[in-house]
Amino acid sequence: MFLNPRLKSHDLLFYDALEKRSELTKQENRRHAATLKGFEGECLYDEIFNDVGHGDVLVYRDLYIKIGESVTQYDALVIDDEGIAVNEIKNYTGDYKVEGGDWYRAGRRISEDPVAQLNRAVGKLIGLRNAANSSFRVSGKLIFPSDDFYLHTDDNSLWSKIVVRSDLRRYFRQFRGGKIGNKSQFIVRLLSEHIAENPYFKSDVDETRLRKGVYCEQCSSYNLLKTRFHFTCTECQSKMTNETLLLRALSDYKYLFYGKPMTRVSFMNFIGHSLTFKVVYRILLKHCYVDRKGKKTTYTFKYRNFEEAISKAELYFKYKDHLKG
DNA sequence: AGTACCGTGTCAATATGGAG
DNA sequence: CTCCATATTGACACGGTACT
Repeated sequence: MFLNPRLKSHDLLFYDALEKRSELTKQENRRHAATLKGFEGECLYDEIFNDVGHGDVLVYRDLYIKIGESVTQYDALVIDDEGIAVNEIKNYTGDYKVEGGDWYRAGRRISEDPVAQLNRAVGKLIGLRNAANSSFRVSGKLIFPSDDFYLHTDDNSLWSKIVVRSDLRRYFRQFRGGKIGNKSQFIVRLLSEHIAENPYFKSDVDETRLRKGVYCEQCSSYNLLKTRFHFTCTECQSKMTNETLLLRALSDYKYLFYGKPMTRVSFMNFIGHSLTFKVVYRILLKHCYVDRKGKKTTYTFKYRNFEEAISKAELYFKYKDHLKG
């Protein structure tokens, strides 16, 4: 049973927004692609786990756990009465080689050490367990969900630490018949008491490089015609409500200037004054928490991101989007 | 006190979506 | 298709706050 949803990371949402509003540098493009690939690997993991079934275990996904002064990120934690299995998901593709403990791809040493990462993640949980004077088991596996991943190694002990795609279903099936009782409840409570926010994520882009305005949901074009209630894209003829495009802009703003308070003036500037202040103001009241400070009133987007905002069932929009294609 | 914003309210007009 | 209810808009107005 999945305990929480799999969500795009802050980094991915940041690059998604930045890509829509500026030219990415080569390095940003690489970071974006790597982040997206990682997320796709996690989704693939979820998909296969769903298919095999996870009714006999509890699964946490994308968790940041604060232990002592440090925060550790976990892609997936599989919990039953036996203990916790840490699954570190690596969406590697292509030929990899491990020699003398070092990882190579296409002959080049890669920048991360998956085994060390896994050991560190497992060690942190063992520390948490010991501090709680408990006795459950903490194990760990490196999961490679891509069917295009090949590993060659001189170290046969490595295979016990990894699960490749062809073994993944069998690995998940091992969790069948697991018990979810008091011990599991204890572990979940222990973990939930230490859940933290992503402490590494900071963003503060140079405003001048950003394209101001609102853009088409369908094709990302900024060439939009304003009509009452809607914008119509001149490229793909999609028709979108003011509210949809403003929610997208609010979501972009949140991740491009993460943690920085947003004023109405700065947001109006962000969208290039493509709508009148009153329309924007009403949207802000509807979708933001308002911190009234006289002239310096700030607004905080209520939702995690755009997708969450439009999926909220309690929201009702009279006017609809008409996306083409 | 004066100024420049910012926030809030009212209300007629109307494009839209859905019902008939 | 036509018609109707109404959510949203835009104009106009007013009160409040921060700063000089």
